[in-house]
Amino acid sequence: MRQSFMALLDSFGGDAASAISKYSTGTRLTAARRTLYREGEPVTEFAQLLEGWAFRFKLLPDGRRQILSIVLPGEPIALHTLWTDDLSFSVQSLTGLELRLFDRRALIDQMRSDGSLAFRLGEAVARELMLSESRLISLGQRTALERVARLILYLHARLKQRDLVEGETFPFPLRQQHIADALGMTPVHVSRVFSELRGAQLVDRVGASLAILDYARLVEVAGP
Amino acid sequence: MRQSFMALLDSFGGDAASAISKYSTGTRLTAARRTLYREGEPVTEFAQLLEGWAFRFKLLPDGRRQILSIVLPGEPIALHTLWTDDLSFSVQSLTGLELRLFDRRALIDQMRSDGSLAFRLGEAVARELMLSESRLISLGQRTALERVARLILYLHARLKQRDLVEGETFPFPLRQQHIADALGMTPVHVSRVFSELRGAQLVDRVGASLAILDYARLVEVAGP
DNA sequence: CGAGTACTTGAGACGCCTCAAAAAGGGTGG
DNA sequence: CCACCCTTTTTGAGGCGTCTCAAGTACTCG
Repeated sequence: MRQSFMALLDSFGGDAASAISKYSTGTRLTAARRTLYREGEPVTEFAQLLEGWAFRFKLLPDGRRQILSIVLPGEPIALHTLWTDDLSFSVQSLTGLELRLFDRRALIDQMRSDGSLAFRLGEAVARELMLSESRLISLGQRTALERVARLILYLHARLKQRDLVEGETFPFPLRQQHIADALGMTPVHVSRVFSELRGAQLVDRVGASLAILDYARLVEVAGP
Repeated sequence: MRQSFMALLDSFGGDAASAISKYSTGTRLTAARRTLYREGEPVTEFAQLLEGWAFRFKLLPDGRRQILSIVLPGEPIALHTLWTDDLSFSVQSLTGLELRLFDRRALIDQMRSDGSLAFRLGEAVARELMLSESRLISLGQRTALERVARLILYLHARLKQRDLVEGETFPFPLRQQHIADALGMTPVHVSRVFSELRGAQLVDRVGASLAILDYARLVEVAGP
């Protein structure tokens, strides 16, 4: 039951993360609500999130925004920028961040000569692809209620893995606009769905945190 | 204008394809409408499509189906199965297929020792990820009409690249049910959208082929 | 405490869905 | 080469889920 939400986690587990640690060039702090990278810019660095939440997104010329992924503590901002020189998306911070920076050039050069490193990073990208495809299923097939429930369960599982869940409560810096843009809904409807989940005593918002009150029933709501 | 639909193509161009050619173990023919691989099975082989169309999909327990990608001639069925031992999706043929098979084990072993190979295959997976994310934008933000128009333009661009477009007409073995399952719609609505495109003289169905009658206006319909 | 931001709630509209039945294709065997 | 059957597509009618617009309420932070 809890399994399905754990299956795809840890796309950048100890293995890949430790393999690149020697290429770290230091860390950087960033404030909340900053645009870290902008679509179309050349990729100049490779970064892993140590603290805080960020998200990757793409803006359509008419203003529509799709959030591609939410980046949680421990995760690389976007692994696949190791293979491309132009950014195809933008990145914003939700909270204050601490980033670990890497020497991107050196990492790329090393990959070319070190099959084991390139393989492990390729594996992590392959996992990202599977995650992206599971989001595709949500957007293509699931109802708004299912999508919201799954997003909550996914975040919970990811954070639990990093030991960032207390009881069943975890920090939740997303505005409803973010959830809307991640799940292809309007903020108004996100609000109604949250009301429904709250009314059914499945979750609760406590300040900037979210509590899962009934895990089993939330999984049911999340659908097959 | 035509650019935007070309940008993400060729995820398995000459580079990666030729790098692995020496691991080919031969070819295999498969009939139309066969299930080649089933979700949950162990991955036993790695294959590239030489001829014909196939698609990767995932079935939810209640019968909903999401098509994850359509595999066209020249493309690997699923590159990221080089990094995982369990299939997270199923694959069916749309037409008769010719597959080139590879020695998956040898390829993986070689990647671990040959950084250049692992890097190039990683690059191809990174491109797949970008493609998957562009589908995410379609499903999350675009209207049914835009999605269908973009799918047509995407297939057209991919096939043109392989020189499989005559004039602006190309083979089109997809049933409307497939389009529906790829784009998160019902077949009934796909039919109505196609009527609209046909009525506006943008495309036409000729037997099992599709013709683009007015490329520029189809691009407009495809949205920003 | 005030001002801005986020959230909630209501009412009405619209896009897409469901169900159903008819029409059009497309193979196949006689 | 036609007649038949099965699959696919089309069309219609009505319903539901989600959107839009708008106004009111509740936070949050300086």
